[in-house]
Amino acid sequence: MQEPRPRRPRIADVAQVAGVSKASVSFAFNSPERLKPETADRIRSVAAELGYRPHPVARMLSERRTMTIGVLTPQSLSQVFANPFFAYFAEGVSAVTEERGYGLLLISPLRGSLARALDRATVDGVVALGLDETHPEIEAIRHANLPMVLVDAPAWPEHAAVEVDDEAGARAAAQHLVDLGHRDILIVAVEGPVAEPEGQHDGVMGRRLRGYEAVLEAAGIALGPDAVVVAPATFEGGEAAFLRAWEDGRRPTAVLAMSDAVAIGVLQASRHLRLRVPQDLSVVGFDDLPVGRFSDPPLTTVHQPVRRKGEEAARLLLEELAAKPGAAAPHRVLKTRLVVRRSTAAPPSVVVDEEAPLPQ
Amino acid sequence: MQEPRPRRPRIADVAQVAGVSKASVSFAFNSPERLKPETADRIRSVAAELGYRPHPVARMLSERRTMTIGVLTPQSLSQVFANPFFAYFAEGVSAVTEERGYGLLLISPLRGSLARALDRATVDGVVALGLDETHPEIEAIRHANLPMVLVDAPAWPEHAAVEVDDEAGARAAAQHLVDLGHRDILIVAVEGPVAEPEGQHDGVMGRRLRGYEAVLEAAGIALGPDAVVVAPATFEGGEAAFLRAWEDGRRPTAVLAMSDAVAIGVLQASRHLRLRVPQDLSVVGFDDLPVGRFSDPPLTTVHQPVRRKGEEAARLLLEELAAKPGAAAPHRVLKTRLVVRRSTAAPPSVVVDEEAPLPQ
DNA sequence: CCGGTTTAGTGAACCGGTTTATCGCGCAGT
DNA sequence: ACTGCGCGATAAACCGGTTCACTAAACCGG
Repeated sequence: MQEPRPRRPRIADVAQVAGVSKASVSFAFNSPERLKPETADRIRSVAAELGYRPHPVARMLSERRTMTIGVLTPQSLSQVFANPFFAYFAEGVSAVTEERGYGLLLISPLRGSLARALDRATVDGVVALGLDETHPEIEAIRHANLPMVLVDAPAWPEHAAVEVDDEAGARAAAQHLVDLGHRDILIVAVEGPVAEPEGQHDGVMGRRLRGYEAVLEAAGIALGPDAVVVAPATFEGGEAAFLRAWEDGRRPTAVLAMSDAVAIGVLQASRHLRLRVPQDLSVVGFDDLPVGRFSDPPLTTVHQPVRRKGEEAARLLLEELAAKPGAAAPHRVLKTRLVVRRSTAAPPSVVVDEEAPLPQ
Repeated sequence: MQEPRPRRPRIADVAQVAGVSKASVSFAFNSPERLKPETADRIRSVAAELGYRPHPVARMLSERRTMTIGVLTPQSLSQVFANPFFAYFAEGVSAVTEERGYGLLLISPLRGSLARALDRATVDGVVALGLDETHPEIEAIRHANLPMVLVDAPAWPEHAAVEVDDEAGARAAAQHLVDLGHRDILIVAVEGPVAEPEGQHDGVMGRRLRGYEAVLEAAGIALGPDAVVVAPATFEGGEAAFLRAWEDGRRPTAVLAMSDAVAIGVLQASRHLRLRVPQDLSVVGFDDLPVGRFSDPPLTTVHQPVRRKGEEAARLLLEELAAKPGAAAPHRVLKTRLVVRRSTAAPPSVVVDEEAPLPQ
C-alpha cells in the first residue's frame, strides 16, 4: 500500500494558503528579518502543514550554486571502491566538505564517457583523482570550465593541484631493499584508469616506477623484462599477480608493490606458497593505508598522507570557489616517507651468512 | 594565471548566433529527428564553437528528474568511509546505478541534521543504509516523501527494503564457537549511528546480539555484565576495544565480533598480546568482507552478500522509480552463512586435553 | 500638519532549460 | 482554384524557486 504520492506543494501553494506573495514565503525561510515575526511564523506553520519543502533543484537554479562538490574518477565506481585507497582519500575530502556544508557527488564515466558524466553533474567544483593528461577526453573535460583541483595528476597550470613526491617515496622504498641486500626484486605496478602508453608513463605509477628504477640501476641491478608485472589495485589483484609471477618461474627475494592493497595481496599469496615474510620474502607497499598496520606482518610501506591529500584538495577547491577569479592556482606537493614495519628483512642468503658467521 | 571565466553561454546565445529559436537548439540535442539534418548540424556546430553545454540544473528542473540517486547514511561520511563495509556496499550500488546511467550522491547529516541534508539533495530516490526507526529525525525524513529503499533497517511497510538474516547468522557464529568448546566468549558490538537506547536494540546490531545470546544461553553460558563491549566499526576500534577488555582483566577464549573490521582489529590486538590465533584465541567476524580473506589467519566469519545487498537495493529503487506509484514495496531478506576459515579452533584447555590423550 | 525615513510586503524579472500547441509554407490531390 | 497534409520551425508556457526595485502604510521629529 502506497499512499498516492500527492503533487508536491510548491511555494505558490504556500503563498496562496497563507495569503501572501511568493516572495514573502521565500523570505520566511531565507530572510525572516524582513518580515514581521508573526507573519513569518504563520507562513512557516502553513508550510509545515502543507508539508512544503523548497525544491532543491529550483533553489540551485536561482541561487546559481549547488552547494555540492564532485569527486571525479576516470574509473568506474565499482573499481574505485574496490581499492581501499579511495575510501581513505574520500574520508579526507568528506571531512572538509561536510564541515562546510557541501554535499558530495561521485562522478565516474557515464556510458563510457567521463565528459558526459561531468556535463550532467550538478556541482560547483570538482576534485579530480588520478586524471591523466593523456586521458582521451581531456580536452572536453577541460572545456567544462569548472573549478577543479587535480590530485595525483601531472599538474597543468590553470588548476590547483595536490600531489605527493612519488618518486622520492619510491626511491626510499627501493633503497631500503637494496640496503638490506636484495638484488632480485619484483615490481608490482598497478593499473591506471586506462592503459598508459608504453614507455611514456607520466602518471603517478610512472613516477613511482622511475623512482624504483633509478635506485636499482644505481645499485647495479639490471631490470629484466619480467621485472615488473601489473595488477589491479586490489587485494585480489596483488595476490593473483604474485602467484602468476611465481608460476612463470620468478623467485624474487623482495617485492616492491605500488599500493598497499596489492602488497597485502602479495602477503596472502606468499602464505599460499609457504613463503615466510620477511624471512623468505620482503614486501614493501605504498600509501600507508590503515589496513597496512593490521596485516601480518605489519607492512613496511611508503607513507603518503592520503587522508590529508583529500582534505587539502577539498580545501583548495572551496577556497577557489570563494575567491574572486584571477587568483593563482596553488600547487601543493606533500611529502612521502618510508615507514619500516615488519614485512622486510635481509634476503635468505644473507640470513644464512649471518647464522654461519664468516670472517668479516 | 586564470583565464577570466567568461559567462557561460546559454541556450539563448546559441539560438541567436545560429539564427533559430531556443526550441530548435533544444531539439538539435534531444530530438534531432524533428529538425532538418543540416539545421541540426549547423546548430550543433555553433554550440560547439561557443562551448555550449546545457546547464544540468536547468535541465533537471524542467525534466523533473535528476538522474541521480542518493546513498543516505546517518553517520558522517568520514566515519562511514572508515568502515570497509561501506566501500563494499557502495561497490554494489554503484555497479547498477552506473550501468543505468544514474549518478551517485552521498547524503550525510548536514550541520547535524540528516533531514536538512535530504532536503538539499537533488536525487530521484534514496537508498538509506542503517536508518533506524529510532532516529530522532525519522518523521522529517519520512516526510520528504522520496522513493526510498531501506537497507539494514527495521522495515516499515511503505518502503522497499533489503536486509539480511542477521539473527540466524549470529546464531551460526555463536554455535560454531560453542561447538568448539568455548565457554568464555567476548562479544564486541559495533556502535550504531546513534547510541541505541539501552535494552531496546532493534537495529542490525541488536538482532545480531540476540542471535549470539540465544545460542549462548541455550548452551548454559551466562552472560556477565562485561560480556559485551562496543567499538567503532573500524580496525582501530576493534583493536582498542579488545586491548581495553584485556586490561580490564577479561581473558576470553573467543571473540564474537559484529563486523570484520572489528575482528581484524582484534586479531591485531591479540598479536600485541602475544596470543596465537586460533590456538589461544578464536575470533569470528561478521560481513565477510574481502579483507577477511587476507588477514592472518584468514577470518572465520558470517558471510552476508554485502555487495549484492547494494546491487539489490539500487535495483529495487530504480524499479520503483520506473513503476507507476501504487506498486507493492518488495522486501527482500538475503541469507547469511557461516564461513569457517582459520581464525577459530577449540579453546586452549581442550587442545591440551587432546595432546595428552585421555580415556574416551 | 508635513516631509522624510522605516517597516512590511509585493510584483515581476530572472535562473536556463524542455515541451506543447501552433503556424507558415510548399506540394499533392481533386 | 481550393483543400488537406506534412514538414520544419517557433512562441509561449512551464519547471519552482530567489531577489531586485518598488510601494503603501506606519512612524518620526519639528
